[in-house]
Amino acid sequence: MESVRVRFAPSPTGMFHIGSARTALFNWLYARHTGGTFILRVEDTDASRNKPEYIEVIFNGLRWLGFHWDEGPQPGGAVRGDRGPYFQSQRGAIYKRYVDQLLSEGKAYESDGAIKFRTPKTPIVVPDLICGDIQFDRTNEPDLVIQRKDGSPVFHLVNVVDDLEMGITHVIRGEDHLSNTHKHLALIEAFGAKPPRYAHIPLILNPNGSKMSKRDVGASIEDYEKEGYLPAAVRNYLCLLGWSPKDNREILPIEDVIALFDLPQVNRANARFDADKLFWINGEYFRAAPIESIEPLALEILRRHGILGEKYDHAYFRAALAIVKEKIKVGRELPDWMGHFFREDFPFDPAAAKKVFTTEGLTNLVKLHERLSQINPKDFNALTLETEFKALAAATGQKLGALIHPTRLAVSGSSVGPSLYHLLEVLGRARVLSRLERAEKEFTASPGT
RNA sequence: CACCCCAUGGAGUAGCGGUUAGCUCACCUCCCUUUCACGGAGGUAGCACGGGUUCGAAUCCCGUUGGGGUGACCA
Repeated sequence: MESVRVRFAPSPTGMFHIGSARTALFNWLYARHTGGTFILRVEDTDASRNKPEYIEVIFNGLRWLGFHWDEGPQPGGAVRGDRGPYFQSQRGAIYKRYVDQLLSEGKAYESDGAIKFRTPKTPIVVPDLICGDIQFDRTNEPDLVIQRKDGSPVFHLVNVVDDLEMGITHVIRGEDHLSNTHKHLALIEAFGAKPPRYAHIPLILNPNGSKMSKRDVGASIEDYEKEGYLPAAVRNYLCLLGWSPKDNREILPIEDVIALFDLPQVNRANARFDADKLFWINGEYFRAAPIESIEPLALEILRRHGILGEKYDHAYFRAALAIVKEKIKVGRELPDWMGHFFREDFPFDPAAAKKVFTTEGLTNLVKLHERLSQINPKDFNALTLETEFKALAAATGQKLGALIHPTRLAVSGSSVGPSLYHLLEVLGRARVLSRLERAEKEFTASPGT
């Protein structure tokens, strides 16, 4: 039994599209499921559109998503595998050999400086592992240009030649290639070679059903990294677009996907991109993630927003992140939720101030200030604080909320946030007292403004 | 225009001839609760349409409609 060899063959055009990522994912899953080889091949034949630095985008995207490739170019210029070169721009001699073969056998001819392949005009069946057997008529199929006037080979030719040369056993690609596959089969037959198996996966569409292009929101993988999504969450979401574990699970470890994944079970209908669901899945991963695993991501985002500099209180940052991460779903929410931890001049939410910094609210702040200042700094923890709050509420005959809401706003500027007692504990006695004082001063003169 | 693919609530899906059509997101209500989030209990909402086949169809066949793809000296 021959071992599976699959490839991901992107063009370096400047971004890593979510559809490409899903194609890469399914290839990678199939390779891992079968114990086969996952190959990266760079289709950079269109010199006008491809730039060398764009290759880094592909490397980074694959690396971020955790799709390690067994063969192909590596970052830094190294190469793995003995079927290279893996850049089509470096395989000109190989393509020429195949074109010459077709020419010498009369299966191709010159026309206006270009070289055209004589396509068969008889019906053909394209067998597909996902779509089934598909018939194509081909009666009016025009001959196919395989080499341009300038001597460069076109996609259909290089794609087929490389799959043959690299021993690809399964071509797993987007359904947009399904209608072109009969051309590939014709070329392979002309070369007298054995075709790989094909599996065309459904496309990812916009929420409105249109084709997802580069400019559409959510199309770029780099954006997810920037916005603080977790790669495992994005990967998990992508698995669910066109594939299902069939046991009602939504969140599942990639190992389970690898074990369950197979081509015949891939869906045939296009799927629409749903940012809400990705958001939810990310929240599941975010909350379950160990604090250390999201620290770098959080640090990067907070620094990008100018909230943290090179130097910062590591323990304080970590403690703050720990209570915040329970409440949010994606890294991009971090600046809003954590900004106040690192500056004393944070603004107060005006609407919330109007509502809770009333005369009564401010009076409570004063009482609280007095009470909390009695606590020994080393006892300033969530448990003690809860006791104090409850004691004051009981003593003044108020509901706990009457104390909690003004306090939260006073120490964080916001009406939403982590568990208040834990928030106060993380801030520490000194910060809490000074923040209470600041709110008292700023609002006592004109309550509720 | 031609050819190809597809069609379960708003979105992703389970279902593969007999189910009160299941699950997740989103939305709504309630509970929990210091806010938010989580968690819990409910709710709104679906087999595109029309013909067949069959005792019986979301499941099989045909047509229609709708959506997507391909038809490049782009990939």
